[in-house]
Amino acid sequence: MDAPAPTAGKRQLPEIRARSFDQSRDSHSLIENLLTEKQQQDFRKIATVLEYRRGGSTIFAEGEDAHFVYSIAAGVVRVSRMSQNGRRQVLALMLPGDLFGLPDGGIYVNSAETACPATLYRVPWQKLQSLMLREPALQLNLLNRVAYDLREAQRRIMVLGQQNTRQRLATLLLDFIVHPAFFDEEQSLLALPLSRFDVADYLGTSAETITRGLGHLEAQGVIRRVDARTLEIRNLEGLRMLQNQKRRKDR
Amino acid sequence: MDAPAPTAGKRQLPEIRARSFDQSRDSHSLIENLLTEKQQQDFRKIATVLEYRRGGSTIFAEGEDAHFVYSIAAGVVRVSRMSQNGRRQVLALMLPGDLFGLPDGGIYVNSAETACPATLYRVPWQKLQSLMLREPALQLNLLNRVAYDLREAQRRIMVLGQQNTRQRLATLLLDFIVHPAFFDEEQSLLALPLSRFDVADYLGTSAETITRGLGHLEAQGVIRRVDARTLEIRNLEGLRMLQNQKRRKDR
DNA sequence: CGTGATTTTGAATGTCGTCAAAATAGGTGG
DNA sequence: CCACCTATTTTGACGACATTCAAAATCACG
Repeated sequence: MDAPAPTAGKRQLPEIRARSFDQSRDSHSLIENLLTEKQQQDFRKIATVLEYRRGGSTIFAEGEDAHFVYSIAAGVVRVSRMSQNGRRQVLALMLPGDLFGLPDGGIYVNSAETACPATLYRVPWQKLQSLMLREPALQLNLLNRVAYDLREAQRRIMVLGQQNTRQRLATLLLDFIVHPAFFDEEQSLLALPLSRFDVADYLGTSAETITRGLGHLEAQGVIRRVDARTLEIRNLEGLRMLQNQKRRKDR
Repeated sequence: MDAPAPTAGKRQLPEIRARSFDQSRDSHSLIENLLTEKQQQDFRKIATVLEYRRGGSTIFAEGEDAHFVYSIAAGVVRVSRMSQNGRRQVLALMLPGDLFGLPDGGIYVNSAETACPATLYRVPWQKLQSLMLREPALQLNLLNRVAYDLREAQRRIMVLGQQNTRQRLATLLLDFIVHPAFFDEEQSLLALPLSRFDVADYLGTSAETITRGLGHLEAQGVIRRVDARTLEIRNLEGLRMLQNQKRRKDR
């Protein structure tokens, strides 16, 4: 008698480990890229590194008081919301470099969970705000972040409004192919860090349909399923073509 | 050999009239509400009032250099983008009080057209920016605007990802029912200011499906079609129930 | 009152959600 | 390392829902 979590299957318990920011030296974070040396130092002083060992761990939940914002170092986070009919919609997938958890009127309006093992930077919102007061450049940065999120959301609207499931799937794959963390260009192997449920909830469809969609792409020779979450991309151009077709193939 | 405008039907030529802001005294604009007297005076100095006599007039187009931002006094504006397959997606419907046209890297990333006769306030982006430099409150205001648009976009994602056409239609109607400008509560009459094409492109479906969807709602006794664009709302609660049902009625 | 746009209706069929159940993968304790 | 339990993924069947093309009906406006 837990949460219904309709489309999502059961998930393991969270397991986290935290340490100070300075001890970690990771790759690229979008936040860092936009900050000066001085600002980065300030930022590190107030950031904590969180390591989530499992997918399915809750970072924060819809309706909670918002005390922190997060930035991703590694892994994938799904930002989602429950619809009234009890189904989950993943609003955005956060990849390394992304920022999420901006409060809205003091509370989180969405939930965030790890979709796979992930490493995050956590920053107290209060401290970030006072830091921004001293560093106007940071404030402008925030505006750019929100504007970026808006553009991404509009892109999702295009996808959900115009494409059928196979096309949405193609778009998703292409989004991940761009990220070297998930796509091995040498072998043309894509390591999908998401369950069928996560993909389904992101694309507004069901896990079964995702499976069948992948089967369809494989039948067309565009991809090959190595295992459930590993795909060989056999025809990248074909994937791109797919996106621009009509929603339905008639006659 | 004009633009293809696939889902949208032909539309009339634009017809505009401009006058200075001070000559008009209209109802509520979201911008005004958030500004002090002093700020409003400054704002009026740089605003121009535009009156569009027809629906289908282009306000600005995707890719153009962005020189102005707009606020709606009356009417409806559709903010849309063309997908590669040549279909139009309406990203947002702007109603009285809304602000739109924020540039993205100096250009408009979306198009904006009137969906029906409309009155707009136009403000030069340059001047608004320098005004914001002098009035930090205005700057914060801008952040709030973008944040608001993001929340709205996320709401659209929920709708497009979770609801079937009839449910989306119900959501659309409920959105308009909230606005006194379109809903006569006395007679329970809703004056839809949109063509079937506009509704279809907004909900990510086809005009035919919209017609059939309305037919379905009428058959259920939830609404009654007075004429193509006038609906009598017979069961508001029923409309709301509709939204939370499962996407598909099986067995 | 004619002309073009909008809306409606029909028919055919592709696509997808849902339920059910089998097959596979992953992890735990012996 | 295997047995076992559970979660994930796949497959099948069925019918609801939606897209598309076509054409008729209605509306709007000059």
